[in-house]
Amino acid sequence: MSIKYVLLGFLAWKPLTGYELKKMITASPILYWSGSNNQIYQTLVKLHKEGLVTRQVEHQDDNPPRKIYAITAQGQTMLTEWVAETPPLPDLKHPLLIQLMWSESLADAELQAMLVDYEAGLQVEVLMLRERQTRGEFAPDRSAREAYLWSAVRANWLAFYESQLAWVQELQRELAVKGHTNERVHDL
Amino acid sequence: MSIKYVLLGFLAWKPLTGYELKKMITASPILYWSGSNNQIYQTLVKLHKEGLVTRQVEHQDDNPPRKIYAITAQGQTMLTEWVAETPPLPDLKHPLLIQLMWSESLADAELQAMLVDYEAGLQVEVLMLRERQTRGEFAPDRSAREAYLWSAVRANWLAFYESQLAWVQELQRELAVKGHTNERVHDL
DNA sequence: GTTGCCATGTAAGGTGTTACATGATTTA
DNA sequence: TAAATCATGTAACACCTTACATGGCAAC
Repeated sequence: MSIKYVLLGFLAWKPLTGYELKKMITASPILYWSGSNNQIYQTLVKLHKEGLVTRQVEHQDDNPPRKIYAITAQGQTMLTEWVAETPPLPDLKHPLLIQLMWSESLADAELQAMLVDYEAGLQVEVLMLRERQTRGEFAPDRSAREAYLWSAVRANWLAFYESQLAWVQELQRELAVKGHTNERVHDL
Repeated sequence: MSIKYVLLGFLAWKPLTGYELKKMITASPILYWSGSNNQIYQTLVKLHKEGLVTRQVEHQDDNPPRKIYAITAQGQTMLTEWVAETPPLPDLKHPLLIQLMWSESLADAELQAMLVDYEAGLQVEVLMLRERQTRGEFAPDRSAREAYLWSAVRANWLAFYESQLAWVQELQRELAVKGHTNERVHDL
């Protein structure tokens, strides 16, 4: 899946500029792109060429002209086809797990230190997400169903990080208590 | 993080050929690369140039010569430095969530159909992972700690997919029962 | 007076993907 | 006879990232 459909999704909600789209994409952790200028402005040009969006230029005295994009009927059709597709399964990249798999050459204390740091990072993330959850955040809110879906999606996201946090904490306890230790008998 | 360290990790366990590395990486869902030839053979060449691995060519009559790679002391040092680093947080790409966010233009029945298909795919994945869990699968098993870590990592992975499955099931129930419906009042 | 916001864009590079290519041997 | 396994490698490209570039205005 590429960023193209996300842009169409936003524009199906309401007309927006590249800059506004960029801010929204960057702000949401679920929309997993960096939201770089390159990506967004270029994709908008492409969508425009393909006739999936219209562009309306609004001149300004101080700033560069705003280019307001809106979805076309054709674009709406593509979007609807896309959301009806069965999406691929979630794709999880979890560097911690890979490091743990190959951490044999670490002393117990080094491994513990790494896990402590990692846990701290997760804590921060979870707090940020929880705060967002309570502050509500922007949502199109065009129907009861849409509002429900957005809240369910956010809950899914938060639950993932919370479960990861619980897992690292449990891991640390097990490593400390159960004596799964390692004395580094290695060459290094 | 790049694939480089995973190759070092395997080679720190025991000497292997590119082909063997490729098979192992492809087989593991946690090692999230496709394991394409390009990536692996090229990376091995680079690691060899950097002096992190040694290469031993073994001629064969029928097949191309096997190139057996082994880690060097320098490579072991790099690997150890890497595993001691605090890894970035997991990076989750979840197309379903994005589609749900923009599914306003779908009729309730279409959305249900999509979710049913998606759930079926998840079911298959969970069954496969559970089977692997019971069959044990390969693991270096150089110490009690390593064995424990590998089982914990696998459990983390499985738990993720199981929780996703529970979530989609709950979502479907909520959509059906609570009357979060949508009659498509849209242009299309 | 430096940082940040608005608003657009370009350039270069990294990382990974799919597909192509060879060729012998084994399995269904 | 078609496909899979062993074992290596190349080519083209999709997608995304970081950094660079401009320039006026507002806020602290």
